Amino acid sequence: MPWEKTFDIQDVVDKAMQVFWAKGYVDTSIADLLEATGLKRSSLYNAFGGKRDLFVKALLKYDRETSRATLSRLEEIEDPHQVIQTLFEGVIQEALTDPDHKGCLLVNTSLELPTHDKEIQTIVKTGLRAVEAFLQRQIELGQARSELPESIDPQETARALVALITGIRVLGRGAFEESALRSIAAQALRLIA
Amino acid sequence: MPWEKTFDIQDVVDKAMQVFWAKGYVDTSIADLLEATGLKRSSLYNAFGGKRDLFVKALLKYDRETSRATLSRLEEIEDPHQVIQTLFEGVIQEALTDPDHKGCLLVNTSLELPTHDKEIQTIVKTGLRAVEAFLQRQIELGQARSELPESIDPQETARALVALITGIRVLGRGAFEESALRSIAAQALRLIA
DNA sequence: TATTGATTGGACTGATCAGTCTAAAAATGT
DNA sequence: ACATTTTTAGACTGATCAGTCCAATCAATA
Repeated sequence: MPWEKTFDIQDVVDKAMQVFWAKGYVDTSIADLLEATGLKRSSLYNAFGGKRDLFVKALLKYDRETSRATLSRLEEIEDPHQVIQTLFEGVIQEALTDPDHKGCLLVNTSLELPTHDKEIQTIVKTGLRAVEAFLQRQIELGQARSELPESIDPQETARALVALITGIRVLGRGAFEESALRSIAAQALRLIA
Repeated sequence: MPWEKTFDIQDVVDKAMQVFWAKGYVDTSIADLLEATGLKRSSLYNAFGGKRDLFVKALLKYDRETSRATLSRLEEIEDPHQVIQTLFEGVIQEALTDPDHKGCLLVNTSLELPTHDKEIQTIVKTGLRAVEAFLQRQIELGQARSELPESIDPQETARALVALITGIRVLGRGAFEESALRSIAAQALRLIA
């Protein structure tokens, strides 16, 4: 039993995130996390407090490095209409190509919100609000540039787009076929036309 | 320990349905089901096969007596536009008034689809397809009566409406406030205008 | 009233759960 | 080389899980 150098905390959180993402909080056992991270029981409890604490860290990491990072990347596209179209294309592409049908960790957690505590509820709410705010900004930007019609309500439309994304994330886990998911994206664009 | 007359199967399934609906499949224990139904352990295992079998019966009952029953009631309204508006109003009203924030059992199960077997997947898919078909029929009806614009694609729009309802169901569990949910419904109506 | 079959209460199983604890091993500083 | 601190390995806890089993109890029929 040779001494392994101290594990990379962020790497462990990342691997834990994958498990929570794929299986959900309740369905993920400590044994699953140990297997995925390669850590030993005591190391995990020593480094993090326990299952819930690790989940919080994973959720925050997802929000930061997956959700918001995606928005940041999209922000580099100049045309707001193109931004929103690309966002939906990405979500659908992910739903179609991910063999695990993980969807979105924030959305998945959103469904189990009633069973979670205040802190986790806040993380999810804040994360989704960030997406909403991003979309609203894009719509307002498009209107300022006269690329999107003034007639649409930026906040209302942004919220509906979040709902559509949520729908794709949920239905994409197995209930809807590819063509149905594409229909949703097509109609999303109608909301900003 | 007096002799209780044979329990009503449908009544038991109904009570089990409420528990699964509120807590989800994995989070529901046999103990929860025994408490909710008043049954004793052996009676439950004798009458149904086990947890999963009872869940299938509960899911079918929900599809039949809650989901489809709602659609049937809506079908009595003549104006298709009014039908869709009433449907969204109902979904939002439920999200706002239900203290447990149960959402929709089909949608909730839809999110955990990857963890369920073929039979359950089929029940959920079929149930959601019924909603989609209902909406598509209403749109086509509205178009035939020239009450809805010919320009909209009935199937695509129906699918987007299902996605929006799904969004309300999920986000209504705690992530979105009342005004945000109402925004979604308002935009849903824009899709059929 | 005696027999039969369904239903009950509740003990019991083995598995798994999250989390604790201890002692050995490894790294670090002096 | 020695003492200190961190990490590891893994046994162990008590709780809970879904599901099994059986003797006692009840209703119905003859």
